[in-house]
Amino acid sequence: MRTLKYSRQRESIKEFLSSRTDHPTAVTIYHNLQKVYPNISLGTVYRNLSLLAELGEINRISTEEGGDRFDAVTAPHNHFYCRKCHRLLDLKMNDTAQIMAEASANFGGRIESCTTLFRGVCEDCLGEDSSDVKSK
Amino acid sequence: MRTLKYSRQRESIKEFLSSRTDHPTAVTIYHNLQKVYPNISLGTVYRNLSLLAELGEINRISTEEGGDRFDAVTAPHNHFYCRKCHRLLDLKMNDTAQIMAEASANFGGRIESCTTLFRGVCEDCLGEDSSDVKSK
DNA sequence: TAAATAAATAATAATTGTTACTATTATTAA
DNA sequence: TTAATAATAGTAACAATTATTATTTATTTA
Repeated sequence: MRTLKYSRQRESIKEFLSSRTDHPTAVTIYHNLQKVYPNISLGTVYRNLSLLAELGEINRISTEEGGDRFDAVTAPHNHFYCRKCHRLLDLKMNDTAQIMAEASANFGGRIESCTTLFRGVCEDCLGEDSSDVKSK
Repeated sequence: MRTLKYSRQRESIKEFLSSRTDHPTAVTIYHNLQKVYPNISLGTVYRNLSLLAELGEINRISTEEGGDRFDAVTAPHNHFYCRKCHRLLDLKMNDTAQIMAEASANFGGRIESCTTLFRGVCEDCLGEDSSDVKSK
């Protein structure tokens, strides 16, 4: 069995993620850590992000465009993806704990976190009816 | 403004997706359409999948590994991603409609579909405690 | 119905996000 | 403090996706 050894880079990645409420990409994390470790490697960032995600210490969020995003595990949260402008917005819900409970009822595994991805057209894009593609 | 023109390839992609209950990748769709159009291009599949997703006729599902997956828009459904074995399992829930309603309450845009991604450790992996990585 | 227009295609090249490799450095256990 | 081994930086390789281009096909207009 492989045992973990301490690495200050890995600690910094965790620490950086905990300080952010958004969902940075690996490259964003890389750029920020370069301020502390000028010659840190992007591979190191990717390797540690995967490792931390596997350990359940952070979440990996796959988005519909661009690269994966990461955050420190906190509360379940929800996203709205607009199929027009491709933005990923946060979406507040009152009753998220209930979703977890509901899901656990029919499931043998351990549910640790959840993210609901809503899809559709955002408020801004509903306003403009100038679509770039028109279906007849 | 760009107007759509009919394409039999695009129709077939939609039709194929409607016939499946799983979530095929672009490459799977490509291989299946090759039976009908022996020299269809993978680029054509990707282009039409993106277009159909933009029109809201199909869903693009980003997974934590491998490529994106697609399905015809039907009912909301839910996935469980195991951080040990990396499988993407389907997860049945009784009360999905309520999630949509709850979310719409605080949101100005139009919600068309949703997928909840649960994360954790699946039943099989909970059984084995032989983790490949051990944290101290 | 035929010619003009413009979108869609197949084939291929290029790009992007991520992982694998290798020689060196850092951490830990004895 | 030395031996064992994990982690690193730097770089090459990889897979999924997108862009490019010349050609074909669908639609519009005469």
